[in-house]
Amino acid sequence: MGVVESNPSTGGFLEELDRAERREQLQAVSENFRDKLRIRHLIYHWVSADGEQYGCGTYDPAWVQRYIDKGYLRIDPVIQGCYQHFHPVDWKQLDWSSRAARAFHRDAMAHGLGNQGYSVPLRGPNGQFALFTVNHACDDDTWDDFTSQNRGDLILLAHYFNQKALELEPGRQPEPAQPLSPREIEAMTLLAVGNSRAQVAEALSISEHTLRVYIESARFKLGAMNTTHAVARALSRGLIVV
Amino acid sequence: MGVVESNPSTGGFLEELDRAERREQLQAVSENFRDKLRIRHLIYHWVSADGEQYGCGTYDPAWVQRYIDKGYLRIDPVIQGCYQHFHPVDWKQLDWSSRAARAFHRDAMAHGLGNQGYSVPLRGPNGQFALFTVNHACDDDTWDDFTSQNRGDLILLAHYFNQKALELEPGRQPEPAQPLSPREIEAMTLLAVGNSRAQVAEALSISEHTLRVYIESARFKLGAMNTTHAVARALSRGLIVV
DNA sequence: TTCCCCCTCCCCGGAACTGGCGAGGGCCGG
DNA sequence: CCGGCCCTCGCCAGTTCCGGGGAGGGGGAA
Repeated sequence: MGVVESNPSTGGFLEELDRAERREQLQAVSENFRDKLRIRHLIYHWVSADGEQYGCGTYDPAWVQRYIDKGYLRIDPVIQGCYQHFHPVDWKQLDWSSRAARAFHRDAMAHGLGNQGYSVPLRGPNGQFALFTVNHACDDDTWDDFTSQNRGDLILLAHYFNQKALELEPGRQPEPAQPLSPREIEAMTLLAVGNSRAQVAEALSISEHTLRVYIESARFKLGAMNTTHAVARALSRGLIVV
Repeated sequence: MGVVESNPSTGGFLEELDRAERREQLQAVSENFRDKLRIRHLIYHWVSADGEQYGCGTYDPAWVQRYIDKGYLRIDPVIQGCYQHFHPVDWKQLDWSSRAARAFHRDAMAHGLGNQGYSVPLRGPNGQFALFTVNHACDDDTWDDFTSQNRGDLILLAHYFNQKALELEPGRQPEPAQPLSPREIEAMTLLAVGNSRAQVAEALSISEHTLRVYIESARFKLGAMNTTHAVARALSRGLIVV
């Protein structure tokens, strides 16, 4: 419990101080677990392109900065791989064949990462997506033993970190996920799968003008600049599914 | 491993048979765990509005059918509550104040559910959302003891069920995602966050015509009908991150 | 009951997007 | 070394989308 738990919405000085303190605690926890598990690295971080980054772990800060600066988020095969899976992913299973991926891999090795990795995908409300990763340098068999023996603990550890992080960064979305109306959801979904406005209107058996009202309404609720933006937000917040 | 593991893409008779068999196994597993935990019910089910329902557990089939028929999916406070949380939710914490919710609660009690419940939200790729729930009839203190002692196991159990269910219903296997070029990724990302073509072109310091080539190329690679469709596909395949 | 949201329909002008045509240089793997 | 992919730029015409109005009926919540 924080010292200013009573009023989480002020965003004031004390709260910021408290948050910084709790961040440091979480950082210490990650180092602690790394040592207990006897691995080289242990990391938790959100996956999101916009500024609101958050992460903690034992990576070299220089590597973290480099990762951000060079936009490795868009190249890292771990991200893409985990995005398509529910269960944890061993880095060996991923596709490292592309040129950019190999260059990224070399760079990561050069910054102190081990050759073995195991990442747990985490998904939260509003389309939040995060990764919990353990990293080490060893041969394949040793690593496979480690991951299969600690799989359950790693999942629970991932949950622990994600929960702490969510508590730390409470209102990541200024708009508290205003729900879309059924019609709006239908409209956005049909747009997301490639229909034009005219097609959507026909599919919903409404006039194109009415459809436009839905799109505009959804765009407003989602704080989106245009239709593409609105569909992207609806998708990434889990409001629609394709 | 199933009897027709060798060819998962046929969708043929044998595979269907195998799947039915594995479903029954999972059903048996849920009854087994219910007895081990000494609780009244244990249930896993997807939450999705469209027809593709799936679930297994120990509820009375009559209650399940009633739940579907009466559209309780839309008023069940458990659904609403879990949608907004990452961590497991005790039913006591939920908002049962609306009239519809109270009627639902009475109906559930009448169909053999206990007064206590604890639900673990589960999120998978492509916006999949599922719940793993344990239910029992006892007083609050007993239930709180139970949940706090078994929290970790329940989370892992939830993961187990979700993973089995995902294996059972492979759904639409994402087509081998043809990779986008770095420039295409940048373009799609900037479009996804609300920039117009002109803005994207300026941000990338290229002419708008060049940008159009990227968009068209990405659209082609993704098999998309238009820009919105392309952005949606890139998002749901994890090729870009917003 | 009253208010608010949801659903439905309509006009218009300007801005943005789409499709099809063309061009050239650079870098990599076979 | 050649083919293929990536990056860059250009024009034109047609289609679609956007933003700003207005208007009415129905249903659920306070």
